[in-house]
Amino acid sequence: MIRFGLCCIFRKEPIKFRRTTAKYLGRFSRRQQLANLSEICMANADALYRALQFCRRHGIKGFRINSQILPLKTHPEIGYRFEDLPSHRKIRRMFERCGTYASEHDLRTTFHPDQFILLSSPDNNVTQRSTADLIYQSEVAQWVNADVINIHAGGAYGDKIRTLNRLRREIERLPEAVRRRLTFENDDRIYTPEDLLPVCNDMEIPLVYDVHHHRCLPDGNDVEKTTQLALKTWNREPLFHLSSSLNAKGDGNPRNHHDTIDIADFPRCWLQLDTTIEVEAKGKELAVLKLMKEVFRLSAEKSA
DNA sequence: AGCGGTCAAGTTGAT
DNA sequence: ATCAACTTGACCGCT
Repeated sequence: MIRFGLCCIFRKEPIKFRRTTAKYLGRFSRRQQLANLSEICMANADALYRALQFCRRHGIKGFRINSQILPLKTHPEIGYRFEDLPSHRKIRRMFERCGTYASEHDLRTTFHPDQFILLSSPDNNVTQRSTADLIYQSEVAQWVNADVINIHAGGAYGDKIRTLNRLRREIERLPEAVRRRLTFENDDRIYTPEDLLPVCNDMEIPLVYDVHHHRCLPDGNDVEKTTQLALKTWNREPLFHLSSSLNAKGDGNPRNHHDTIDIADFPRCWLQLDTTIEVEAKGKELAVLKLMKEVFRLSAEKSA
């Protein structure tokens, strides 16, 4: 069975994750900052629980957690230790409750740190800060039983081979809690599945295969072949990404995501897989539910 | 209450 | 050398 995953937020369902800015918090005393952050983190733990409940009710068995779930956690000025939040014990219990709920109902959760998290940068400060962020996300991942922290390989810095070697060295230095959750995803500008597979295989880091990115930045392998290669990198349930171009035939940027998934973009060779497919579409839960219906129909036709 | 400017972060590529 | 794009909604401050 395919497990479909929703990414981070909702389109219609009134479940919101809160955030704040360093600039805004900067005007308050440290005590007030921490009180404010504590409140936001608690609201986010509560929102996550409600998000998981929504997913369970609707048969959506995967949920990607926003990387700002503890806002500004590693910010150079505003960053804080979790234990410094006034309500940290309660917040932690609330996240652990999410983890229990997810396990009980077979819901899979994942993290996808954003574009600034780079293990391959030649700038040591960048990789240091990135690692700090990965550690924070792995801590929350532990509470909520998330088994994936998925990132991209980063920039080319003029030499992809040298950069990937730097990436390998950086992986070896990661704490175990990060490394056993870490995955790499092919991107739409620089690193193809073919580029990443050697690193993934050697370092035992699974490949999150994004078929839309692969269509934007091909590497000579077709979808079937790459699917098979990606599957082999997984020592747990595989995870793939699916989205549809906003401008399939227009002149806009084809890398942008559409509201929904065009069923024509769903690789037929994925139909029989026991895999999580995270649906990247602006229509969020509406798009996931629509796709689930259409894929179900497709499977029924195929077996009939 | 509603609207618009703003938001931590890095890298690439257009100008 | 500079700067927008990437992607993006939600927050805050002002009206």
